[in-house]
Amino acid sequence: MSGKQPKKATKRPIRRAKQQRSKATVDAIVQAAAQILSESGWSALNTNAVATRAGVSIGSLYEYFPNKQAILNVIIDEHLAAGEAKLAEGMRAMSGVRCREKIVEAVVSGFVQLHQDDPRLHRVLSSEVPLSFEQKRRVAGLRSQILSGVALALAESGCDGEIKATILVDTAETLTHRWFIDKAGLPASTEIMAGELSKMLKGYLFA
Amino acid sequence: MSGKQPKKATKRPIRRAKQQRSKATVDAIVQAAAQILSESGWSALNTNAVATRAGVSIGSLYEYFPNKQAILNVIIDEHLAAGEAKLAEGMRAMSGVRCREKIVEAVVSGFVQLHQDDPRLHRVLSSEVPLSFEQKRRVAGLRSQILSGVALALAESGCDGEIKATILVDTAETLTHRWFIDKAGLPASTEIMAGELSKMLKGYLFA
Amino acid sequence: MSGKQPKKATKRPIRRAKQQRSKATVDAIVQAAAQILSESGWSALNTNAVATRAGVSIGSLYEYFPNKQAILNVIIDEHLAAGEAKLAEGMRAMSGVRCREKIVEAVVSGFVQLHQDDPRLHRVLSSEVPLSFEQKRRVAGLRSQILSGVALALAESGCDGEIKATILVDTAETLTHRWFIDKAGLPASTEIMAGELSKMLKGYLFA
Amino acid sequence: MSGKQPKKATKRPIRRAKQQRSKATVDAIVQAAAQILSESGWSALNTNAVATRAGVSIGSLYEYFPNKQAILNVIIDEHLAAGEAKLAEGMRAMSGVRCREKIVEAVVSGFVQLHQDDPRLHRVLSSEVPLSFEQKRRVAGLRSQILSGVALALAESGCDGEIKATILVDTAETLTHRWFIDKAGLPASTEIMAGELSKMLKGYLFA
DNA sequence: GATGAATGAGCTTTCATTCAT
DNA sequence: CATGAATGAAAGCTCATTCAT
Repeated sequence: MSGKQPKKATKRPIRRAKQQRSKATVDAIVQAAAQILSESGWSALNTNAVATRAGVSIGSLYEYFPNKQAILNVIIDEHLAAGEAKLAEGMRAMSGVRCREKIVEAVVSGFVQLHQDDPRLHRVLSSEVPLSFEQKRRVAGLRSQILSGVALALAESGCDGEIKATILVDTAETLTHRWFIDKAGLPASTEIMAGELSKMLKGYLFA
Repeated sequence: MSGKQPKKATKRPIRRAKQQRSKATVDAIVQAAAQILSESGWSALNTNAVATRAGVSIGSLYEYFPNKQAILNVIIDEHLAAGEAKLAEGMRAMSGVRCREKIVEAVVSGFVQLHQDDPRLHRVLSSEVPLSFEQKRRVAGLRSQILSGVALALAESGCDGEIKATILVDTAETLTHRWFIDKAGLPASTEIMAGELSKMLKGYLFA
Repeated sequence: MSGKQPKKATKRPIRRAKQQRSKATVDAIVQAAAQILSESGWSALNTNAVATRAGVSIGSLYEYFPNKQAILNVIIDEHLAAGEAKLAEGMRAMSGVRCREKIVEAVVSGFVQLHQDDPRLHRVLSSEVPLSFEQKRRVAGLRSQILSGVALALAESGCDGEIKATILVDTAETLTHRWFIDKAGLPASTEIMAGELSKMLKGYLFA
Repeated sequence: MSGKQPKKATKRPIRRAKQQRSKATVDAIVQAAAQILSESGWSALNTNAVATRAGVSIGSLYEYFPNKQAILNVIIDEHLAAGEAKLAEGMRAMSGVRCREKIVEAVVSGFVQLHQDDPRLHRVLSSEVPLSFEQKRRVAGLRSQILSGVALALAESGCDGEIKATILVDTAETLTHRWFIDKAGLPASTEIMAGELSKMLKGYLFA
């Protein structure tokens, strides 16, 4: 969303992490970056901080990643892949379902699960961090897949179906997003809130 | 959420903008900053760009603001003040209202209005820009005021009332936020979507 | 000749040196860079060294030049412009000349003058420093202009004329180049050597 | 000429390459470095690239060479030795020769041969690469040996002989150098050009 | 001996901030 | 008060060299 995108392709082929030690280093770097992102946000993410936190020299960091953005890309891509996996799973779960109420529950619980891992990281990735065009496309693709899947499952079609699916999906996504970021501000547990959310959505969809 | 907070308090007492010229300069700077923020995001906001866009020298900028954050603070504070004003107005509007449906409509239309001015700026301020502790407190305060006001208006009390108010307010806020940022992705106009949103909320609250 | 070329265009318009102080700074930077180049070669040219030698902060350097290459470009371009000017002047001097011996003398004295300023800098620029495509084209253009001018002046045409012109020009250029770089190794002054050179060329051309 | 010279003497006595394997490894490294130098120039020569191209690990490279400069030194020294050998051979060839024209031809053909192997490498070594003081001395020694040999062969002595020898040698060297680097820019084959060169030199020396 | 992961000094560049004019 | 030249800390990245395995 904000700012510069990477510029140059890898000059020398970045070392492939075949050995254990290498793998550990790569993981340490990615984890360190994810932690910094989660704890302090995008603006605090700099390669020296990542290397230090990973317990690795700056040189080693650049042994495995061609530039700062590449580290971020791994995190983003893993995050997107996890989302896509959860989505695929949720779709499968929905596919055989008659009961439309189950569908709502599946969508809500899908988004709840999506945020459960590391909501702070999720927030940073989805609002602070600049995404590449390709990454934006993947995000958009994810959303539209969910939307059409939901519309299909609801056996609704046409503009009206799209509107309902949009309401369902966007409400579930934005509310879980908000709630998991600031659980402290809630009057009840996220489980209870999710229950209310489901109730509201069912009422809207099947009135 | 993200990163560096200002470090040093004002060194020399920044001139109070009593004079016309001063006022105009300050306004030009703040507007320039807001425009850059809105158009290009937080990462593009640098003091030289602000000064240039404001038609002011960098030296003058620092004559009126002790540091970059101070400019941002004015923008944030104005934004918050505007939100608080709309809130107060909404509260007043709701206070005499019996009809609970009107309350939902008031809340939804309140958030719609809040985003109508400059949704891009709103997005940047609420997700990219690092807020100070104080500012976060104000945001939280705003939200809790709305929540309690709504709970009161709904004549609901206790935990249940809080939950309902939270659902109402958070749904209205996050959905309008999302929709105004990406109108292109919607299956219908924001007006229609807001209508659906109201319908859903009413169904939930008065079932 | 060797290596990386600049990549990105100027992001913000580099300050135009209108004021005295600015002009002095720009000059100091260019001179410092030229001195380092002349004394220690391309490999010793780094922006910190240039800034330090210029008595300027690194920030100021980047106030006036978008990147390291830009400083070099000024030096190269000035050097090429000087060469082109000398060439044009030499051409004019030759144009009315009947006496073919004068032509040889003009060419030799032209190259002598070209190297007299700063032969070490000339050497570094013509062999160590990586030139852009455009700069290489200018160099090639300079040479071919001289060649055709000389061929014309000698009233020689066809392959034979080209060969003679090439011998004349290349001998004059490479020998002056070599001699001015290492005057100490010569058995006689550069003036005397240039005289011998002229003698040899005349003998060859008018045998 | 340009920049950094090696700093530290060998720390541990580098293994004498007595063993076959060692010899092969050393050769592979030196050849790889020479290839890179020839193809891509001094700026592209880095130890990792050399090791990779030599099919050797970076660790092994440092097993056989104390530092980057040492590899370069081998290349330079071999190049100088080859030059010295050709020189010695040429001197021997000239020693019995009465005919002074043969001497010119011997010098010219000597330099032609010197450049025929790998003119690109020759160019890089003689202009881009930083030479140590010792290496510069060797280069100077080579040249003065040639000069005195030629002066002797020409049966010329005193300042005049030196001047003539200098003209002969320097012209032959710099022109062949120039022509072999950029054959494409020549109006005729290097053989023909060399013939013209000889003609010119003979005319000068025996006028 | 061989390997390649790891190191860190050093280089380029940016931008918030200061201060002489 | 206004100006804009100057500053320098800090961030991204490279590559010669070391060292644990």
